[in-house]
Amino acid sequence: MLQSQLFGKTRKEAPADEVAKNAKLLIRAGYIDKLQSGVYTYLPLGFRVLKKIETIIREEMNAAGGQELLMPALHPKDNWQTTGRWDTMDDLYKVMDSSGRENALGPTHEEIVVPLAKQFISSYKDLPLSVYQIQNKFRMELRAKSGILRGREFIMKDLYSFHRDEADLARYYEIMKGVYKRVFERAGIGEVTHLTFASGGSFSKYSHEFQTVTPAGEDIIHVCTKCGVAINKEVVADQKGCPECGNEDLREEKAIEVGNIFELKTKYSAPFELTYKDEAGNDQPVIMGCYGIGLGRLLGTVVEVLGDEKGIVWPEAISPFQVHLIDLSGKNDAVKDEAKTLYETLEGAGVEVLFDDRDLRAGEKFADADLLGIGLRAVVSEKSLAAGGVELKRRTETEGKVVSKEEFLKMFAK
RNA sequence: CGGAGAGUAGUAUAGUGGCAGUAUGCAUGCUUUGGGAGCAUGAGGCCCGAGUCCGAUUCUCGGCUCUCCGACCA
Repeated sequence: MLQSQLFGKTRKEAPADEVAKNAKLLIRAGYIDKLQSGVYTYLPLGFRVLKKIETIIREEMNAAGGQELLMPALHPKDNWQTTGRWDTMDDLYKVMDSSGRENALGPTHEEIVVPLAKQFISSYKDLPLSVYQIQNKFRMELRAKSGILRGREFIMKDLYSFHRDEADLARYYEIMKGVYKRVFERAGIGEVTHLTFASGGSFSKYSHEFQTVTPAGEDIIHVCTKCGVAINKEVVADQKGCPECGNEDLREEKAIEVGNIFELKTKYSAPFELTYKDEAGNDQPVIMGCYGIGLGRLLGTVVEVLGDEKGIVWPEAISPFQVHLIDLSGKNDAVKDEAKTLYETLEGAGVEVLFDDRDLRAGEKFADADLLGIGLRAVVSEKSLAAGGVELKRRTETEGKVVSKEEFLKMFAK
């Protein structure tokens, strides 16, 4: 991608009405644009990161047997009345069309996935089943805040699992714990993301959240200094010490919830009468679990956790491009040609490369590179060529080093 | 939803009851080229509605929007 052609530009100053670090940096760097409070556009750069996060999540969900589907965001009122949530869910978006028909904009999909599953689940042979989607959700937050961390429209992965009994749900629930851990590790925030005990579970008394420690967090968690498991503030009151290892030395931290897993049991299968026939031909209730990850929130959390005073710092796995190639040829056409050739070679090799071909001074290009936060920066200039090739610097390093063009290209060999 | 604050150019800001200014960004030209350079020229703006007034971007009222604090958040 030629940076001169990129839709979206960097800015020196953050908008006056944004306070959150993630929003300031992502807007300054041209990753997102705010349409209204809590509602953001993903510009090409931001969309690339989002897609990478999506891919990680998809791979992990598929590995856990999840089958991807896509349900509508526009929900008939009836479904929400069946569970009672039409009236009890305060942040449900309700819309009325010109004929007076009422719908909800989906904040979550139990009301849709359960009747759907009812069409295809009739026997114990149909279980277990796990389906998921990655889709825009709507919640009428009374107060959207913290940039993309708490929006009114946001992209979420929601997976629903269906089981014949609680034991099988418990089995799958444990699998999902591991799956979630891997997702956050791959997204680069594994070290600061803690499995957190929260209230609301049924058979095990707890549900679980995945909380990432950051000053931008809205939640307070207590992290076990021994095993790293945490408990949230609801649980602190009636739980002495770490529920996992018993250690009583807990560290209080601010954190943001990047994912949660929850045993629904029969909460939604009951109102929709989702049952299956067991081996004896008797009707049994289907036992369910649900598992969510907010993609935009995860993206914003990475910016909060890893970003520095100069800009964003992406982990390799979700960087919008693998390498930021910078042409510092100035008026030297021979050098310019070298840079361009290198860019074309990389593109030809299938490397995701952002090529800063803009006619700007070095300082501006470096400042923009730091702001964009692509993991690896590669400079081609008279200086670098004289020193042997390409000057490489990782975003997290302060000093670069020069390598030959061949060596540079070899880094991307598959 | 309660409380507080703010809406002036793409962005950030100054200012005024009577021709709205600066920086940056943008366009053009020249100079410059390893950490947000310089000169010149140019385009671009007072959230919406009502009221007061000879005259409102400015004052009053209403609305809308945004931000912060609180409450809420499967």
